This record gives sequence, C-alpha cells and structure tokens, in this order.
Amino acid sequence: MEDGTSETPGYCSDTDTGYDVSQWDARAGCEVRQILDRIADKWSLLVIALLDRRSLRFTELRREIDGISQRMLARTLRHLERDGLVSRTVYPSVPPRVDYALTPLGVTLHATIQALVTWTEANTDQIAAARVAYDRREAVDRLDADRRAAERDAIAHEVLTGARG
Amino acid sequence: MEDGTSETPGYCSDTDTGYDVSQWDARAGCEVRQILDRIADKWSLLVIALLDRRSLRFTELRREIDGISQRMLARTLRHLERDGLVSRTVYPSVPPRVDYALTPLGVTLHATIQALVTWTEANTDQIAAARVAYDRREAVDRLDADRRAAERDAIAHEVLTGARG
DNA sequence: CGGAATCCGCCACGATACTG
DNA sequence: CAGTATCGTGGCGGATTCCG
Repeated sequence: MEDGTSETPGYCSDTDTGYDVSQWDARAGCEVRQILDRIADKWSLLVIALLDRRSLRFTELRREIDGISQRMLARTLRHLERDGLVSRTVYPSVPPRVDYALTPLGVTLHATIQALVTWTEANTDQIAAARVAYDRREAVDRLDADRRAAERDAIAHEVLTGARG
Repeated sequence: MEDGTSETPGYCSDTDTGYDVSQWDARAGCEVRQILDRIADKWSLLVIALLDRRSLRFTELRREIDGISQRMLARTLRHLERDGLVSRTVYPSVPPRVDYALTPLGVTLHATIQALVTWTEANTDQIAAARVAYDRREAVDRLDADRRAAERDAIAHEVLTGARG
C-alpha cells in the first residue's frame, strides 16, 4: 500500500467553512490541490506529455524519460490510472505487454496544462529578469546588514572595554 | 540561505538534448517545472488567490490562511517575490507595515491557473468515480491474488508432506 | 517484461525561540 | 508586526532485490 491519497490536511477538512477567499479554494481547493499534487510531482507531467503523442509500453516510457526509476514510473502510472487520466491495457502474451494511454479525461487535462506551459514560455524572460534583480537586491541588502552589524559590534566592544578600562 | 532554486536535476541539465518528446518539455520543461514547483507547493496557490482579490499585509495573510506557519508564509512570499509574481512594499512606520500584492505578471499567472481550477471543478466527479472504481478493482485483484497464493502454498505443502510421508 | 516489496537518504515542512 | 535562525520529523524519491 505504502500511502493513500496524501490527504494534505489543514484548510481542507470540511466542505462548508466560510473562508473569505474567492470560492474555489474553499470548495474545490481540496480537489485542485489533489490534481495539482498529481501533475506537479516529479514525473507525471512528463508521462502525460509523452502519452499524449501516442500509446506507450512500460519500458518505452522508461527508456524515453531517462532518469526515472522503475518504482517511480510504476507509482506515477498507478496514480494517473487511479485518477482516470491514464488507461492500462494488459496483453496476456509472452513476454507480457502492457500499454499505457491517455484517457479522454487525460487528454483534456493535458490540453489545460498546455495553457500553463504557454504562459511559462511567454514569461520565462520576465521571470528570469525578476530573479536576477531580486538576487542582486538581496545581496546588497545582506552586505549592508552585515556592515551595520559589524559597526554595532565595534561600538559595543568600545563601550565595554571603555567601561572596564 | 537554506536552499536555492531547487534544481530538479536529471532531464533538465542542458538545452540541446535531442528528446523525442513534444518540444516543450525538452526546451521549456525546465522552466515549466520551476513555476510548477512554485505554484504547486503547499501554500503558493492560496497566497496568489488571496492576493488576487486585494493587497494584504503579512499578518492578514497569516490569519486568512489558517494553518500556515510564519516560516512557510515568509518563504512562500519570498519565492513568489523572487519570481516577480508578488510585490513587497515596506512602510517605515511603527509598528512596521508590509504590504504584499500580485504583480501584473502574477495576475496573468493566476488567470492561467484558473483554467486548471475550472477543469478540476468540471471533472471532479469523473475523477472521484475513477478512483472508487480503481480502488474496488484493486481490492478484488488483491483478494484474488491472496486466494491463489494460499491455494498454491496449500498444494506445495501437500506435495512436500506427501513426498516426505 | 512489468511490476511489487524493502531499505534508506534527503529535503520540504512544521514548531519553537529569538530579533529589529 | 514582520520577520530570521535553529532543530526535529514525515514522506518523497532512488537503489536494490525479488516475483509472475
């Protein structure tokens, strides 16, 4: 078994809490979290993207993804299958053959995710710029803080030695 | 410091690897992963949703989210700020006041995410149904497997005792 | 080939305490 | 009020081994 639905407790306990927040993260936020956790985990997105092109076997996926372990591929596929996003077809041949494919639901999800991908591609530069700006500011601030701290300590030391001497 | 950009190593090391996969997860997959990791972490989405309504102070966010720790709120806000999704405004008053607001970039991201929220709301029933169906099948399969295993062991035991007797 | 079971390292997250 | 610093922990993800 290992783990269940991963719960994500906290703000998602009951259905009729009266949050100020929009509406969707009080009522459906729970669900959004679940599918978000699903597609955001390390491999699901990649698997969905690959299966959107064509149906694939376990080993084909394993080869194509490069870096994934058998365990994580199996886990990812189980999760996606459980949510009805991926279908699993077993051919009772020797050696055994298992095909994975996106369900219609999975296809629509992938289409929806594409919006996010498009947004990211369109704004990569802005994000990168924001990051370097932030890092630069942070570095400056940190230097200033350190300088002030050193100054303060120096004064404190002077005062102490002065008082003692 | 604590941690950096969280890397996500593996398939995201260089820009000119020749994957078969679509295009976007070879070229921009790296970036998609980053913003996905950002919005998919436990609190970012909630923070973005709240700030999309109106600008909020640190404590207002803390009160409104209910369950978040100061540390995680601070971390989340810094991450969002670093990516240029949230702006931080300090008023040098006593007591100090800090306002957080979505940047234009953050607003467009939130709009994009709404598509995912809408999809989730529209398909919650299907997902739930798929899950119960999967769990039921799994339970049946597991029972069958256990039954077969017990049968096999019984036969093995018979054979062994028969050979020995 | 297509998994499941087991062990383990590491990091995100949380609780607590302290600072400006 | 708005954070940072420190410590402890659960769970994700990887490596390995075994099964049908």
